This record gives sequence, structure tokens and C-alpha cells, in this order.
Amino acid sequence: MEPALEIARIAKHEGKKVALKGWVHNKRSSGKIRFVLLRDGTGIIQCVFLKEQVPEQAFELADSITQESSVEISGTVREDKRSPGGYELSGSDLKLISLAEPYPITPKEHGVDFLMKHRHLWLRSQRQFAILRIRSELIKAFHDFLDDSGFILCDTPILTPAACEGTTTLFNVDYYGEPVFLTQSGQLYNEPLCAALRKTYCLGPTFRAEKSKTRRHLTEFWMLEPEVAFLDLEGCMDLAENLVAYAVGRVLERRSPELGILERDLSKLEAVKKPFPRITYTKAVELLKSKGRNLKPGDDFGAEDETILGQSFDRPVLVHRYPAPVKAFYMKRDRSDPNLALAVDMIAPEGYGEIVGGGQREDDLKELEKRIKEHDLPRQAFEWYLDVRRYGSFPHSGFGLGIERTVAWICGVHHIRETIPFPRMLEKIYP
RNA sequence: UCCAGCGUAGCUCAACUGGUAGAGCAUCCGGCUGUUAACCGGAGGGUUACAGGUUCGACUCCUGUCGCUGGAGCCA
Repeated sequence: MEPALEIARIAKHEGKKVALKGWVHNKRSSGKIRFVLLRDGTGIIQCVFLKEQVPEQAFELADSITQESSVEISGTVREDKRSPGGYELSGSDLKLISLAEPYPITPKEHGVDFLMKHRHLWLRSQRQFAILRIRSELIKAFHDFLDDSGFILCDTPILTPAACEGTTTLFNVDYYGEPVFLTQSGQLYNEPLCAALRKTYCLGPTFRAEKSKTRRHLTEFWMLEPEVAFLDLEGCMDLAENLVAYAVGRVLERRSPELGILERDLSKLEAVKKPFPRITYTKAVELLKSKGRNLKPGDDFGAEDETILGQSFDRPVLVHRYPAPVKAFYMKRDRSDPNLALAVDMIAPEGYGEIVGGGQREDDLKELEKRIKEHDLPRQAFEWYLDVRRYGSFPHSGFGLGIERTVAWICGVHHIRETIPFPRMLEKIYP
């Protein structure tokens, strides 16, 4: 079978007779004329059938065909301003490949629960088409940026013996009778990898068994985690800023039609230029207090705090030097104030919250041993991790970037469930 | 896990202070030669989530169960 012509490339075939394969997105009729909106996964084109110009069978089929039936349509490509997309197909024939049963998702409105139960079909809609194409572009942009910067992609394991940041939020797996966990982060593995390859990153699914039920949470989400040897906190912030600014620029450059489908306010994305504001945790608390938030020193930010912080700037803001107790055990302490961790979060504008979390890692063996003890972590499970400090320790930094939250922000979609094809959420695993 | 709200036709919703179930879309039939979520006419479609209670009478009030939505904490 020859690969069918794609609607996305139809403009190159203007005036020519072509055959398209796809699904019936919608149809309309008026007397002796039939309009079939053909969707082929790359785009949508309106096909027009006139009773006198097509075989009787084809004309009748254009009438009786059901939404999402698969068809082959032949006709002549014609520029037409009346048609969405600018091009139209003067249909000469319509052949049925498979007749669809009555399709549950109609062009009218539907509720969230209904759409989520039909997620496998919902993916065919224009909005999801746009979001998934932007997601793909964003991930491609991350790979390109890191590759061009000399990073080596290193995949980290999904089955892990120990918790990265505490055991309460892990999914358990039976591993030949041994209890192991689905990974929560590739971070601990990235650290030895960056001693081998200097600049490394991983991109993969991570799992959190948190009982979180908000628009910002999934139990399975994808995380991009770069880790760099001989990089301090400031360098880590530079990297995060460069990466995000580049990726947003790429989406603007290559996916503006999709942003248009989503009716995204482009000026909000165009503002995302370097430099991003950088404020300390202490300054951030002052800012929040000035806006009426009641925070005690040492408190971590709540969802509302993050929203306010994000809305205070027209581009992502980097908040650094957090109180050590609210951050992970492996964060290096600030030499000028040991109560502070050399950690950084990037908070997206428009209330999308934290999209990046990371910082400089503790590279002193004694300090790290102390932290493991303080956090009541199983020391033995971390021996290999401590080896990174035993054999030529070095300052290093890195972060994790949440793919879905970033996609949600760039797309301007309200809920993270739309940013991944098949979202896994609290007690929701079908389809 | 906690707090709040919701559950009526395939879908989205309506039904006053408790008075006996209704609209649009979808489906089916018919009409229309340029439709844009097309439109117009007609038809079929209901154990009002489930179980119990109060009442002459329950979609409506009460109790419980289940499901969903939004939010919180935790986090990316």
C-alpha cells in the first residue's frame, strides 16, 4: 500500500487530483451538495460532493456515512477561502473503508468524566491533537537543546530498590519476591552518570503514589532530569533558564497553528525571554507577605503561594536557597547560612506552579552520611550513592523538569490530564 | 486522607416552596445546490446513580452506599 497523501501537505498539490485516507470528522448537507470534513491525523480538509459530479453510490454514502467512519476520498485540491484551512477537495469519489458505530463524542459539549472515560477517542479531537503535537515539539526541543550543549542521554532504571525522597509515596512492585518500587526520580542515578559523562540527562516516566487530587498532579508523569559535574547552583539556574527559554521559543516558532487551535495568548509566551527573575526564598516570603499571605519563616510554599509568586512576574521565576528541612536530603547547604539548601524551583507564570525543582547536591561524604541518618534512610541502600563522594567527589547540580506541567503552561490548558495521552491519576487507570 | 458540590434520555442540561419527566444535540425518516457546532419538519428514546426512610404524593426532604467534579496537604 502506498502511503496516503497527508492533509498537512495538501497545499503542494493544488490543482491536482489526489486520494486521501482518513476519518469522517463531521458532515453537512444542503440539497444536492454534501460536505464531508475529512480528518487524517495531520489535519482536516473539507471535501465537497455535488450530486451531478460523483457516482450515485458515493453521493448516497456521503449522506449516510457516520462520524469517524474511515474512508478514502479522491478529488481535486482547490484553494477556497470559505473552507477552514484554506484548501478544499472537490470530491470525485468516496469509498468506505469501515463504517463507524454511532460515535459517542459529538461536536457538542461533553463533561470531563465522560471525556475521560472515552480518552482513547477524545484524543481524536482537535484540541487534543494540538496539545499532543506541542508536547512532542517541546520534548524534541529539550533533546535538541541538551544535545547541542554536549549532554549525553542516559536512561535510568524504573524499578528501584530504595526511595529517593522518602518511602510514603512509592508504588510497590513484587520483584521475584523482593519488594521494590517504581522510580520517583532518576536523580540518584544521574549523579554517578555525570561523573562518567560530565553532562547527562534522563527523560522518563516517574511515579508518585501521592493521594493528590488536583489539576497539577498525575501519579505517572514524565520528567526531564539533567545533571552536570562541576556546576554550582548559579550554573544550574542558568541551565534551567536557557533550557526553558529555548523550548518556549521553539514551540512558538514551530507550533503556532496548534497554539492557535488552543486559543493561547501568544503575548504571554513571547514574554518568556531571558533573563528570568531570580529571588531568594527569603525575598519570596517577603513578597508573599506583602500580598497578604500568612507565612512563617521556614514554611514551604502552598499551592496558593506558588500561584501568587507565578502571577507576580511575566516569565518564570527562579526561587532559590530554601530552608533545608523542606528540601531533599541530598541538597547541599549554603556555606553562608547552613540552614539554607542550595535548592532552586522554577515557578511558571499564570498560576501553573512549580515546573522545575533542583539544585546543587551535597558532595561532602560526612555531611551526606549525616543527612541520611537524620532522614532515617536505610544507609546500606545508599552505599553505591555515597561512592560518588568517596571516589573523587566534585560539586554538581541538576534538576527535574515536569513535562506535563510545562506542557499545560505552554498550552494554557487548565488541567494536566490533557497533557499526556493516557493520564494516570488517583484511582484512575482506565483507559 | 480531609473539605465542598454534583449524580435526571447516548451527550449537555431544565423541571418554582414536594404535585406525577422536558429541551437542544446525537440516532432514524423527510426537505434544502456552499454548509461552517449548518438549518427546517417529523419520530423513537427515562427503574431521575443505588438501597432504605418521611409523606396522600419524592427528581425535589432525611440516612447510608457508590461514582464523579472542584479544592487542600504533598509534590514536578
